[in-house]
Amino acid sequence: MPELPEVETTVRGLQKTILGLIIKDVWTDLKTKDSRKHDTVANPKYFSSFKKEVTNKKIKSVERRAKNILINLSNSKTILVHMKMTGHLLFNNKDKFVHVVFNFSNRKYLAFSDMRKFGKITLLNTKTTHDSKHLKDIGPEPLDKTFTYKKLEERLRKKPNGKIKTVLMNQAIVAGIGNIYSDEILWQVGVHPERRVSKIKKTEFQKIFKAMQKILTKSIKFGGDSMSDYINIYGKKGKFQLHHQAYRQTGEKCRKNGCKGFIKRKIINGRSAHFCSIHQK
DNA sequence: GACAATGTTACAGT
DNA sequence: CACTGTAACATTGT
Repeated sequence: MPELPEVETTVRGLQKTILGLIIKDVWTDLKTKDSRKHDTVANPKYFSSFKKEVTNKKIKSVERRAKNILINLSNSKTILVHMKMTGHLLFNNKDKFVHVVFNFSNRKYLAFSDMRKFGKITLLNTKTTHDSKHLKDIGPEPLDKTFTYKKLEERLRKKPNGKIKTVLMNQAIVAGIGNIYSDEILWQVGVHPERRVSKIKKTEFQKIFKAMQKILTKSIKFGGDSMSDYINIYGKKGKFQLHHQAYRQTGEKCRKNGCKGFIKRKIINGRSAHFCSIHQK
């Protein structure tokens, strides 16, 4: 599901619903044997200590960093949730794939649903959350006030030989962009997804910067993208998928002013890219 | 049955 | 060592 606008939509929903609530109990049915998940609630041993730490704690604040949700608790601990491909958080709401539930003292609950079970929930010290291995190597937030086109150019140029789409999706370069928004941004600015960063002009970096902010902001306004299975904490779909120009528009006529092209699909570095056959160069 | 699916990361290869 | 591309994680929908 979730790239920056979807995670932001979820975080804003949580800020309206769970602040001040006290966690009374946590439940999960996850039982992984994958050693890479040793520090997540999917590991039963980790879960029992996690449960002890969060029980009877109050929700102080909720924030977003890249595609991660950070839930800060009254005991200076932070619950980090990464929804990966198919995860979502639901408030007082259930669906078929709920694998973790936080029960609050007012009898409401927060459910983590995750069809493919790729998601990650772990506990960190609030003070060092942003220096933890999960967040320390992530690039700047594209919607941060201090983010400028110059900064974006400087970040992207760290991968001169990389294909622009791949570099845009690299979380260490810039935070929060995935397959949907990289396709939409590049369609908007007319840059081919396979163009090498070193071949991109200054004016094009400026355009990429503007399109990035415009498209991400627009999607947040529409409540995120539910082309696949994203839903917000109330179980409702976002509407940005109704405004796609490239992503999963294969075979459609290009809707750029006066462009006679059509949208093609091609696998680039293992992910499907969608772009106009003519105006993206 | 075949194929594709929003993210991340370990690993193999150069 | 640094960088790059691929496979894997688990499951569903078309």
